[in-house]
Amino acid sequence: MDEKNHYSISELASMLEISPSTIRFYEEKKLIDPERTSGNQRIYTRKDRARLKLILRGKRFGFSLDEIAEIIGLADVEVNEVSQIEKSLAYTDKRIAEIRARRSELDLLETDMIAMKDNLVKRLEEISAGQNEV
Amino acid sequence: MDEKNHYSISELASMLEISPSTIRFYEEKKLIDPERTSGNQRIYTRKDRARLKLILRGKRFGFSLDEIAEIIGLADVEVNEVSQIEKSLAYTDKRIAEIRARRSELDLLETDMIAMKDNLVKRLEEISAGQNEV
DNA sequence: AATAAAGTTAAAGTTAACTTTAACTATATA
DNA sequence: TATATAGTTAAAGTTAACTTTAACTTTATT
Repeated sequence: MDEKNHYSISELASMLEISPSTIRFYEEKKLIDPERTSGNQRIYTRKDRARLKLILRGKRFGFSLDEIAEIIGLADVEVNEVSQIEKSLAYTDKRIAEIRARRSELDLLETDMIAMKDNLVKRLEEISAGQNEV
Repeated sequence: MDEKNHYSISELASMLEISPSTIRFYEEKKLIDPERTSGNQRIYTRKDRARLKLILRGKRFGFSLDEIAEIIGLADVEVNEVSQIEKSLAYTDKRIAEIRARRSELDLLETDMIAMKDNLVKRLEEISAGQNEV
């Protein structure tokens, strides 16, 4: 039970290796909504930090901020309308399926990279073989 | 042994669900370099198509075109200098490690999405339970 | 209490990745 | 062979995702 529970914008920024203005930009885009101190400065909770990590993770997988906003929005649904929740549920299912598809794509990408590597290794071997023939 | 071996720009574009101008743009960025007909029109081989697929795949994983160019460049290295090949080899290893890191990130993303889903399911259950109490 | 460091907003600026446009050429079809 | 369809280049335009700037306020340090 160590670790802080609240962070200033620059603390959080350096933890996540992004700039404070990026964090403000995400707020402008409604991806986060931190509390404020009496003096109007932003305070971030662990939950805010988790959300930012999710945003950055989504980005690393090529999702746009708009898509990420949609995904995150699911956690925020205040609505208690069954139809709305069911709609969100269908959406999460679609996204989960997408993530699984990404995993097989990642396999393909890895295969391509390994093929490139093998190619380079082979080339090295050929060179040293040629060397011997001289 | 069916399937075509050569494609026009619009054929390839529709196969990959991108626009011809995107393909031309990638050429301008030196990511591909197709042959030309006598009348100067571009002809794409299966190899070109594979390369384009790799580009699109890289993009889906959040790589920039510059990074993709670097990765693709490895396949193009004409150089037979051992030191250069060794450098490229180190680079592929780094990228392969990165891909493996991405896989664990993908797991985290999936976990997050599943948590959201469970949350929605729970919410639905609460509503129908509440319903019964009325 | 003074001053430096960090935070605030609004607006303008930047860059990557395309897309559109315009003016022209090549190829396929009636 | 005419004409529609597809392709070509160069240049300008667009959008998402930030970054920078400027003028000001709050908080921390001496």
